[in-house]
Amino acid sequence: MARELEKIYDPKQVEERIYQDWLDKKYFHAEVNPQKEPFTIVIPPPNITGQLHMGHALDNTIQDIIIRWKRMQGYETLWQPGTDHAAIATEVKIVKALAEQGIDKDALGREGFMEHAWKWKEEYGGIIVSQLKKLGTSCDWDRERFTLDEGCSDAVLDVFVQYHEKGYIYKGSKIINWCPVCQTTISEAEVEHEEMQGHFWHIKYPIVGEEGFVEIATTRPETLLGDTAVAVHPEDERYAHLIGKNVILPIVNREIPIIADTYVDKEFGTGCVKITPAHDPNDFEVGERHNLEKINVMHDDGTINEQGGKYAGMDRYEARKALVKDLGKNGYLIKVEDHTHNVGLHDRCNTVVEPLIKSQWFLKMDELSKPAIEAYKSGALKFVPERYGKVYLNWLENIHDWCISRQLWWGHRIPAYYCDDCGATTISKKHPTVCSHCQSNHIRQDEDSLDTWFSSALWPFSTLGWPEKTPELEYFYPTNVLVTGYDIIFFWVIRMVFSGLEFTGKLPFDTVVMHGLVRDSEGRKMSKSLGNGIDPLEVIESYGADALRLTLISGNAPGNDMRYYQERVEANRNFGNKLWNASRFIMMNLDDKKVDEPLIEALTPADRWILSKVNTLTKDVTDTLDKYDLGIAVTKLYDFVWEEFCDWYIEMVKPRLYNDEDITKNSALWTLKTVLIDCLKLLHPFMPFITEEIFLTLQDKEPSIMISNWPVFKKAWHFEKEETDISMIKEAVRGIRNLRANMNVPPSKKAKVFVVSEDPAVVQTFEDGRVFFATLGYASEVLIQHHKMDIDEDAVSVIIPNATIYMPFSELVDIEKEIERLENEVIKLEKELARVSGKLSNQGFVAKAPEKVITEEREKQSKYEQMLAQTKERLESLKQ
RNA sequence: GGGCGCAUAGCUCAGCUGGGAGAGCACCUGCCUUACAAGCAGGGGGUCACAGGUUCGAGCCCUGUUGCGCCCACCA
Repeated sequence: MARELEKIYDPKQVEERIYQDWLDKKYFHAEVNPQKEPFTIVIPPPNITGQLHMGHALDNTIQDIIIRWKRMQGYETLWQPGTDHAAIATEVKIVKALAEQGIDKDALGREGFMEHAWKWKEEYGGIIVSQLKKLGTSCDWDRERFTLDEGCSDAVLDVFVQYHEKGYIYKGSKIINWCPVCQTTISEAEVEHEEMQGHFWHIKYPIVGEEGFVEIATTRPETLLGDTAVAVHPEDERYAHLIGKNVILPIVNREIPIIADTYVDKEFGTGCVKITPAHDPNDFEVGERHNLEKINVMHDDGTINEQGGKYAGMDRYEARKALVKDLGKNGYLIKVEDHTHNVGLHDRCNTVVEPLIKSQWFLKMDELSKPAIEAYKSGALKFVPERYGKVYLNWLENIHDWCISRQLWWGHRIPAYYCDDCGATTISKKHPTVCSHCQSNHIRQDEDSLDTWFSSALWPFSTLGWPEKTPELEYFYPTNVLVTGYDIIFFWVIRMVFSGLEFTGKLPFDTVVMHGLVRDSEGRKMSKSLGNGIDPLEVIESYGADALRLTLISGNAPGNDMRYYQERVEANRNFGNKLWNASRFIMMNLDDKKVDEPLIEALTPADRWILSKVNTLTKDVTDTLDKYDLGIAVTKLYDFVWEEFCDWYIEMVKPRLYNDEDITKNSALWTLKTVLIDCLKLLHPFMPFITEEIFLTLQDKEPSIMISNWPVFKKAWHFEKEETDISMIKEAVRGIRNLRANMNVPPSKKAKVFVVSEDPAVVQTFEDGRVFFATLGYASEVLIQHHKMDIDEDAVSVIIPNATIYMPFSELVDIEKEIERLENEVIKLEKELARVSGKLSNQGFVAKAPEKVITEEREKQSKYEQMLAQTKERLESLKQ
């Protein structure tokens, strides 16, 4: 064993080889195993059109950490992977690609298009998956699924039919959100509201049969073409006399009624509202109440239709301009004001959404949302961090019916069949041959397909074989944790919850771990249009996947957005290198030697100290992971490895390693190896590659760290005395270094060190640790004694509780300066002491503070008193 | 109009159920010490946005204020 390691860790030489090895050995693969408890995560399926971005990297790093940790803890872990067909996103992309080849989508026809689409999927759909692998994700790739594959499609159809049978799915003409560019309906969740600079056009609507007019203000003048009424508030005295009369629609010259409806806000604007039932959701409601005609004035591409008279054929914004111009020319325009208002944009293409009336399929939400609300309120469904539960609840409590049909081909085609003879609709999983109503065979399938989220909603169980009762479904479902970004609660989390509850009777997961967005260094969202996105693959290329993973999960609180800084990746890369070199050092010293586990008694205080520390660390890290506080867990590991293990323990142990006569050499080697292995295991979920590489080089008992056992807290490794002893020595060493640095003593200049203490236990502690002063404190000679004899008066001193350390630097010490320094120490100590004593003499504190806190304060008090006395004594003797 | 988040060291951010302010980067000083200069040792730097309150004790809890950000909502 003990392959020689390079001086610098090079992830490029490691990652691919190790990942392939894991794949070959099927370590990611999960099987139904009644001997073990299952632990399951389903991946948020990335779009097949996607390229790996920082959001994916973050999301999947979190999942991989959790799944690797649980795997090591002995669960049968399934991380179910797959991809999403991403209806609109993909179709748009394919249409574009086809157009570049001179192929027109409509000319191809549905079947021809689908053929191309599937080819496209075969060619590009695997890219994102191969990119995910570069991150080190331990998904069970043998079980990879696709939302449009046979099984998932079967689940979708089953769900559609069942919803329909239960009366939850209906088809109806309602105002929907229409994207004129994508030419499809979109759901409310897909509309993004953005505040935009616009105008308020004030227009005269002349009253029929009398002089005068009503003043109407609108932000979308072109919708005037579809106005079928003007509304005022029923209690608005200003307009009471006009109710029932008509106005003339300017330019159009159509007579429309003035109606009264409480929808109108008397206080806002002029108190008169134009009503366009076909182009505004509120106006639609008003229209329903008053039986108004609904005049659609727009084509699906956003141009004005034949209802628009002379404006027909113009784009909606051209028509707006033209109409405003005509209004002005004819004296109808009163004024134009600047006005900022919210505009709905399609989240995919940023097109301004047009509300239109269309006959569409909807999923009724009022009943379905109830169990989903209850699941949260009862505590069965938990969010990390908790605050996102409120977002979930708020959306569910105000939910509207979900428009599920899309005018797209790339997706699950709606299983509704219309009869040309009797007009009946047949809903059926399988393509029927005849109409279920009249048995005619003149039937045709609905042209629309389903919202892509309709199939994602089933993901936790459709991927496990539902609606079949598969062993996988039985064993791995419900899943345990869902990890996703907060921006996707409405689209996905909520829909999975109610779908899971409805069809499996179980919550699809009990915990939702939310994370935020990865922003650029200036805090802006990474976006294609800004060109500020950072490619995770490039980062992996330069710094390795482990460094990227650490960067993404550390340095911010769960659920918060984070900024991406190259410097942070470098720091984390450096940590990997630190771990690498520490391991290299240990392996060099092991040098093929077999180390035996020593008896506990054979361990030195330093060994026991580090074992005790790593033992506590194990507990801390596990507890923190239990709370899904990954960032804190990794910070604890980072600090331990770098400071305690590398900067202190390894340095302390060096003299023993360099001395073959030292009978404690074996226990030093054993401790180094043991602590390192525990650290590697604890770090493995976070940094899978480097830890595996080191682990395999370090030992040959186990074939892989990723299937090794997660460390557990051991009572036998709890050494309280050694912890206090070593911390005392560390304090002394730090004091010495501090003084030397202040006095600019070069490391080459060694000094005699006297440790003086009257406490025999302390003397013993330093006796045991005497070697550390030589190696860590640059001592030429260490004299430990319980009196001050033989010490030069002009020595500098380090005062720690129970002991004073003297270093004679006769030629270097300026007595005056040393006196001044000690005087400052006295002031500092007196201040501290005053604070603690003040606290302790406070009746309220002594009476009400917990016993533990009071004891701690008392201990501090005596510590400071002692140190103060020692310092004063030293001062006195110097002043003589 | 509701809801949420954030304001802590020059920068980016941690800080668990209230008990002597932390990290990384940057900066300053000294070291190429036989694991690591992607390193080692030492150091400077913070009225924890503001104002009240609760408490023996507040960065943390409560109320209010200011600034920034996000989400939801049909005010034409």
